[in-house]
Formats: sequence, structure tokens, C-alpha cells
Amino acid sequence: MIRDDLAILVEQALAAAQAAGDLPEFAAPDVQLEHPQRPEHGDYSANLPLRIQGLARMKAIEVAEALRKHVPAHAAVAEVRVAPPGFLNFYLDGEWLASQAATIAAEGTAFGSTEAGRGKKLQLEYVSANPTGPCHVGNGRGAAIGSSLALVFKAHGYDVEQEYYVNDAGTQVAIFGRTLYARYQQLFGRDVTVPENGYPGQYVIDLAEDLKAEFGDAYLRPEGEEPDPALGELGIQRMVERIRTDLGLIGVHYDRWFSERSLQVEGGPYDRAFGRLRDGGYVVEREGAVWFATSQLGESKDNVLIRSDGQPTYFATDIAYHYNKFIERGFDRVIDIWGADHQGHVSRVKASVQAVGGDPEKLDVLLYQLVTLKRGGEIVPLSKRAGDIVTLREVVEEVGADATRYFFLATSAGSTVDFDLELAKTQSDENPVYYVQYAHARIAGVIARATEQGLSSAGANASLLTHEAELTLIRRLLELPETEEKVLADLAPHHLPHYAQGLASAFHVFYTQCRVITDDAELTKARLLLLEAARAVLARALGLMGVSAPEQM
RNA sequence: GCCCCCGUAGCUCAGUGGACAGAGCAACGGACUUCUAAUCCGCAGGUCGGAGGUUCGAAUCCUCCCGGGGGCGCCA
Repeated sequence: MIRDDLAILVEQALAAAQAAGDLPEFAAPDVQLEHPQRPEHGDYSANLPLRIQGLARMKAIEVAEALRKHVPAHAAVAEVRVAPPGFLNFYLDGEWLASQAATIAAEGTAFGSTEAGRGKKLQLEYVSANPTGPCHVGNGRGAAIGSSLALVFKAHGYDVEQEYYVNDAGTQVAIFGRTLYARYQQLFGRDVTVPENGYPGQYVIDLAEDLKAEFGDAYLRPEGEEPDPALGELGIQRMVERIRTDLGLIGVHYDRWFSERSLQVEGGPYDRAFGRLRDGGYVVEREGAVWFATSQLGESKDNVLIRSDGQPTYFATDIAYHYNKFIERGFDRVIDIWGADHQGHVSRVKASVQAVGGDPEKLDVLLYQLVTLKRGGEIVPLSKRAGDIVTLREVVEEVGADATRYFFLATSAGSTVDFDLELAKTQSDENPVYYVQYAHARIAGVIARATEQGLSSAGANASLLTHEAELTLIRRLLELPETEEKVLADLAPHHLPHYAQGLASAFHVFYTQCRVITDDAELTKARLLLLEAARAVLARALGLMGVSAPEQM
């Protein structure tokens, strides 16, 4: 990308200046280029002189001047200027910019793709909400972040597997089974109550009704007896199906649904991982429970693996799960995306990866802050245990899949967000996602009209693109590769909506100032070429967000 | 009590070592006989929670304090 090309020019200038004796010899830090906030400071700016003034024992402004003299000529660069207190500012050449419209149009939606991840097996695990209830709004945030990251990684050559970890074992599943059986019995007139710590939500009643309609009293046992485990399993299966369907509504699809229970088969990952922990001397028994001596690995405290009732903890199966990911499936990199309420879990999972022979450096845990759901300013609880849950499906039906995904993507994972249902509904017409989509629809409209009139960009002369609005738009197009790089480096897909917003804005300005289809046949061709480039980049940005790029609105 | 995240315009949020802090929404004033006005232009809006410190340079890094959220050995 152009930014990297310019960085190389700066490195070359430094080497040349040192060779010529204009600067002393020293090892310089990596060259970083940025976009100045003010246009008069150029398109790209290097602060290298300020950072090496100490090494050079010269004033920054003099370092900058020494560098400027040695910057090699480059087709993209019209001018390099020195600005106080010591910046080296690059101004892109208008003719080169115009030529980029042709380059981008030719690449189409492949513009921005790289092979950076070629041959790397990457796993992204996200949402993985308990199958004891449908996805709620908060799960939607994890879904949008994970899904979008997966799309970007794929676009850069990574072999990506998206996985949902199904917690189909353990205490909560058992409680869910008992809740379901209680609701089921109620449908047959029995006076039973939902167990303490059960799931009071309406969806369990709905599920019980479905099962009764389908299987009648097949799961009913004599009063007072324990429920048929098969009922609970069936219930979990149905909830998983529901989750799969609901996530599909916002375009989230997984390569694999990984069963927690499958880890626990005789001689399976759970046993093997446990063996590794024992071999490492990390397993101790105390207070009737079995502990993982995480404190030996720098953790502040030990953690229970097997409870005193003999059941493994969530942590224990999670160790087996990560053992399976790293050691048995051999991923080169694993990214877990969790809600911030799992924050305390991060360091001990990393410690466990190390303990079972994996490399904790290859594990990234991306935490997103929780979503506060509001209805008309009032907080609505999100927990499945609270009963009154607002499902992801309800939200999608109210505000639409595109707006939902865009909303969840638009803020950085580190910020808490308020999702006000009333606001989401009333402001749906003003949602930024429509601003971006409208830009795409406008482009599609003009191109369609041009096609009707037998016009195309064939044989276009890009150098006719000289209007300031045209060049500004092209500058924006060129920022897509940088944006994607930043998304991957920071694991921060929120850069995408931010970028798309700016790109759409540059397009709308262009559209207002520059008429595409005119009597000037040559200029029309050139502008159609620019439209094709803009359309491809916009469609790509929207696609990476998992948001549709409509032909018309 | 300890740990993590956050605090930026009226609201929702970008910006996390560079130049005079940005966008959207809301408010106000303009622009459609012309490829979609879900648009554009203009105007306005800020002690970057507070106080010290480091640095040529701090919204950004360090320390302390205030406020909000999350977490802290047998829930997941």
C-alpha cells in the first residue's frame, strides 16, 4: 500500500543522508507514517526527525531538512516539505491519484486483500453463550465483532475456522433440564414449581409446549421421580438450533459447533489434558476438591478443577478445550472473544495453555464490554436467569439485521454501550448504516443509468479526474488497506464503520459537486471509472462488516 | 480491600506519544426544472473527570484522587 511505499522512501532517505554524511550513523527506529489532521500538512507525515533528533544530536528541523534532500523520486509524490518543529510532509501527486482510480477499479472488491496469513491456521471462537436460552442482545455484540474479524482475516489469506463452543455439560445444563421438566409437567396439570436458580423465562414454557405438541406425554414420569435426561438433552438441542437460526439472521455462520461434552469422553481431550497437568505437577487435592496450582504459574490463586461433588468445573473443561485447540488441532493462533464478565478467566486460561504444553502467546482473548440494554431510558436485565430477556431476534426484527450489526460494530470493544430499544427504533432512519448504504445505492443507480444509455468506463482516461472532490474520494479509497491492517493489528473491527462513514461522506460530496453523466463523453467515462472503484471499495467495506450493499434504497 | 475496562461537544462515540482535539445525531440558517434531498453547504458547540509528574511535545505514558461498569478458590 502507498503508506508503506512512502515509509520505504523515508528509510532510503535516512540511509542516503547517512552515507552522504548529512546525518551521523545510528540505528533508527521503524518509520511510522500518519495522516495529518490538517490538509495543509500533506497527505502523509513522518515524525521521524522528531524521534531521532537525540540520536542525531541535531535539531529536528535540521534532521528533517537533511532527510528531505535525500528522499528518492516517486511517481506518487508531488512534493516533500519540511514543517516545524520537524515533520516531513508528503503531498501526493494529482495525476498519480487519478491513475489509482483505474488501478482500484481493475482490482474491484479484491482491492485491499493480501496474503499476509497464507498458510496460517486461525481459530476464532465467539458468542458461545450457554444453550440454556436464546441469544440476547449482548451476545449480538460478540457475534458482530467475531464475524467481522473472521471476514477480514479471511480476506488476508488466513485459514479461518469459526467456532461456537456449546456448553452442553455441567450444572447450568442440569438446571435447565429440571426447569424444562417442571414446565412440561405443568402442561399436564401437575402442581410443580420451577426449581430455585432455574430459568423463569417464557421461552422455556414455549419449548415445553412445542415438545408436548410433538411428543405428547412421552417424557412424563410418575410424579416425584427425576426427569428423563433425554428431555433435557432434547431441550438443549432445540435451544442450540434456535441460537443457530438467530445468529444466522445477522449473517453469522459457524464452521463448527463444538460440544463441551465431547471433550469428556473416556480417554478424550479432558483426560489427556488432565494427564498433562498431573505430569507437570500442577494438580493438588485439598478441602475435598481437586485444584490446579495456577499460583505456580504466577497466578494470584489456585483454581478448582473438580468440585467436591465430583463434577468438573467450567475451568477444567475449558483447559481441555484449549488443549484440544492448540495441541490436538494445531491452530497457529487462537482468538477467543468473550464478554468482559469473563475478564478474571483470561490469565488462568493462558496459564493453563502453558501448563498443557501450548504457547500462550498464540492465544488472544478479546474482551468486549457488556451491553446495557435500555427501553426508554430504563435498564432491562439481560441475564437468562432474570426471565425478562430481550432476544437478539426481537431486536433484529425491530431494527433490521444491517443496522444491528453496524451498531454493534461501530464502537470499540473496550467501551460499554447502551442499546436503547426505543431509540434504535425511532432513529432507525438516521442510523449511520443507511448513510453508507445510500452511497452504494447512489453509485449503483448512476451506473445502471449509464448502462441503459450504452455508456461505460471502457477506454477511460483517468487523468481527466482532476476535481478536488474526485481526488479527495480517491484518497479515501486508498485508505482501505490501511484500515484493514489496523483492524487485524488491533483486533478492532470498529475501524471499519468509521472508515466507511468517511468514505461515504467523500462520495456524497463528489456526487453533489461532480455530475457523472454529461455531454462530455470522455469525462463521463473517467467518472464512471471512479464510480466503479468507489463502488468496489464501498461494497468491500460493507461486506467485511457483514452488512448488505443495496443496489437501490 | 485488590485486579481489569471506561470517563472527550447537549447525546452516542472516534482519536491512545505529534502540529490549531474530530465525526454522527440533536439545534439553528441555507441548497432539489438537472444521474436518488436517506444528500450537500454554512453556523454553533470542548477546563479531553480532577491534581501532580515524565517528555522537545500528553486526550494518549506514570502516580494519586473522584465517578461508572465488570471481576476476585468449588456459576459459566
